[in-house]
Amino acid sequence: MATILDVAREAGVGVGTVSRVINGRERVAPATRARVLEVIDRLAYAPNQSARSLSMGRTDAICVLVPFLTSASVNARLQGVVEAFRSSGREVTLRVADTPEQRDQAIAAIVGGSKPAGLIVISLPLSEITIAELRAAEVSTVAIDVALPGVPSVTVDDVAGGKLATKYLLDRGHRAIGFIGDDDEQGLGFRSSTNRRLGYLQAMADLGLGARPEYIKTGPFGREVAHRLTRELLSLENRPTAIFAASDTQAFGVLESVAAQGLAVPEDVSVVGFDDVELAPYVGLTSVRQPLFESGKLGAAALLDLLDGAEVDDVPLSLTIVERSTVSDR
Amino acid sequence: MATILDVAREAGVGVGTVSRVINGRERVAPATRARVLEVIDRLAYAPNQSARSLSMGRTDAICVLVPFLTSASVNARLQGVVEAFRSSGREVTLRVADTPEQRDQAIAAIVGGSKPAGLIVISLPLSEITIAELRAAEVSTVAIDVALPGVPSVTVDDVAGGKLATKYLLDRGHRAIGFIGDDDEQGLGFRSSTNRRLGYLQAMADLGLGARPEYIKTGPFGREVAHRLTRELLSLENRPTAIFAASDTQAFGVLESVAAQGLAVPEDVSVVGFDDVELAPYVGLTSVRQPLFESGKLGAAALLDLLDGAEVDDVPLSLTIVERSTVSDR
DNA sequence: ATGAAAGCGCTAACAT
DNA sequence: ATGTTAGCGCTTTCAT
Repeated sequence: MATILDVAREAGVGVGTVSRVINGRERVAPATRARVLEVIDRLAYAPNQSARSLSMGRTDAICVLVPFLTSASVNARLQGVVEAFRSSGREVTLRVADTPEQRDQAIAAIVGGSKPAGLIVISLPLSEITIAELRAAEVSTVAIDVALPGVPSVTVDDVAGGKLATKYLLDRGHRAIGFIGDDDEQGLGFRSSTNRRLGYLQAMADLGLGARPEYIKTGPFGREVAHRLTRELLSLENRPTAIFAASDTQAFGVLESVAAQGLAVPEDVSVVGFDDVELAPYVGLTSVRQPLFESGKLGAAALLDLLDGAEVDDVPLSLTIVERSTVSDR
Repeated sequence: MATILDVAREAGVGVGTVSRVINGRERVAPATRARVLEVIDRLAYAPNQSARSLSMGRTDAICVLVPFLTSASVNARLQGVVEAFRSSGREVTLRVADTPEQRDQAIAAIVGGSKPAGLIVISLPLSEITIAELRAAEVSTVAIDVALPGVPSVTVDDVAGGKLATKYLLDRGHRAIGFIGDDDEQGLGFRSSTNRRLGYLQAMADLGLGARPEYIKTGPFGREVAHRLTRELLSLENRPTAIFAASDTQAFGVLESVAAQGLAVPEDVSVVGFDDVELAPYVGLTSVRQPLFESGKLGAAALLDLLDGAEVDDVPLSLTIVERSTVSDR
C-alpha cells in the first residue's frame, strides 16, 4: 500500500500538497495538481482511512440506525438506503437498537466514538437532547419514517393515512369499523400507530360517527397480539364489519384470527392494512401503500446532499390505497 | 473524551501500562491493573478506534458481505448475524456486491483498506485467490450458505435437499416431476440451484427414472422468470404432475403461473419449494426448510470464536421438509 | 502556491 | 513489571 509520502516523493512535492489535491482544498497550481493526480493513479494510492479519521477526529462512514431488522418495512427502507450509498464508496455501518438502553448506547458510541460523517435514522424517535448531541458532534443526520425536530425527514402523513384507510371503508358502506394498533406508550416511542388511529378517529368524526372505545384495541406490536385483539373485537355483541389494522403485520394477524373464528374475509369482515409490504399481494390484502424502498433511497440521497453542503428540506411521501380482495361493500 | 494519556497520568503510570491492561497483554501487577481499571471507569475512557486502527494496521470491525439484500433468505441470515454481534460491541459494516466487479472491489477495499478483524460472507462464492488474499491480510473469515475452501462454513447439503424434496414427491406417487431453477453459469457463481437439481436427478435415478431434459427449466433467478418457465413446463404434451422449485421465490412464481393457466394447486400440479422463507406459510407452500436466521447466528458465533483464537469447524445444518398444502398424492 | 513540521491517540519495541 | 519513545498515515497550521 502506497502512502501519501510515497506519492509526495514520487511527484516531487510535499505531503501537504498531496493532501490538498486529495481533498480539493485551497488552490494548488494546475500543473502540480495534474502531476500529483497522475502519480496517485499510477501508484493506485488510496488514503488510509484510519489515519484520516485520527487526524480529523471523525470517520468517513455513514451509520444507519434502526430499531430492528425483522420488520419488513424497516428492512425495505434499509435496502433503499444501502442501494443509494453503494456508489458513494462510503462504508456503511449498521446499528440496531431495540430498547431505549441500546438506543442511548448507540448514540453514545456515535457521538463519542466513531463520529460518522452521517447518520440515517430509520423509524426511531430521538429526543431533542439526542438531536442536539448529534448536532454538536457535527454528525449530519437525516430521518426516515420519523419526524425529528430540526432534522431533514422523509416521511408520510400517518394521520392522513389513517383517514384514507378509514374513509375507504366508510365509502364502501361500513360504519362499524374496528381499529387494531400498537399501545401508545412503548419504550421506543413509535408514533405511527397512534397517528393512524388519530386519522381513523377523524374520518369517523367527519361523518358524525363518535368513537366507540370497544372498537379500538391496542397492544404490543406483532401478528400474534393482533390475532388475539381481533378475537376480542369479533366476540363483541355488535362486532365490527370492518377492521383497520395499523400495519400489514397486524393485518395478517387479523386475517388469521378472522379465519380462526370461522368467519370469512371479506364477506363477514373487511380488512385493510398499512404499508403494503412485499407479502401483502400474496394474501390479497387491501392496504395503504407507502413507498418503502423509495424512502430509503431518498433519505440516503438527502444525506449525501447534506454532506455536500447543500440545504435539504423535508421530503413528504404520498400515500395511496391499494385495492385487493379483503374489502367488500356493505 | 479522555485519552489514554489522561488515564495514565491519573493512575500514575505510563501509557504503555494502560495499553497493556486495556488489551489484556503480558503481565501487569494486579494492583496496578486494578488502579488503572478504576481510573478508566471513573473517566469513562474509551479507546479511540481510529488511533487503534492506525497503530495496528487493522480495524476492529466486522464486515458482512452479501450478494444482495433483497433476497428473503439472505436477509434472514443477515438478521441472525447482526443479532449475534449485537452484544459484542463491534461495529458491523455492510457491503453488497451483486456483480463480479463489485465483489472484487469489495474484496480489494477489505484487504487493502479497512482490514476488518473479521469477515462474514453470506451466499457469495469466492475464488481460491480471493481467499488467499483474505488470509494474507489476516482477515478471519467465515462463510454462510456457501462452502469456501479453507474457511469455516455454515451450510446445508443442497444435493441432499434436492433429493429430499424430490423423494417427497416420488413417495406421493408423482413420477412426472419438473424442475425449475437458476441457470448454471451466473456471474457470481451461485451453486445451490445446481446442487439441488443434482439431488433431484439422483432421486429420480434412484428409482430408475431417467432425466427428462424437457422437464428441467432454468433461467435467471426470480419470480417472474420462474413464472415464464412454468408456463413452458405446463404447455408440454405430458405436463408434469409436480414441480420442484429450487427456491421459494421461484416456487411463488410457479404458483402464480399455475393459477394463471387455470390449473389448480395441488389438484392439477403439486409444488414444493426450498428455503421456507417467512412468506411460505402464508401461501401454504410445502417447502424444504433450512434454518436461515439460525445460520446467521451460528456463523457470527463461529467468527467470534475464531477471533478468540479457537479452532472452528464447519457447521452443517440440517434440512427438513415442511408439509403444507401445495402437494397432493397422485 | 507549497514545503516543513506538529500533532491526532494508540501500540509495541526497547529500556530498565 | 513498567516507563519511555518511535512510529502508524494523514491533516493542518505556519512559514516562505
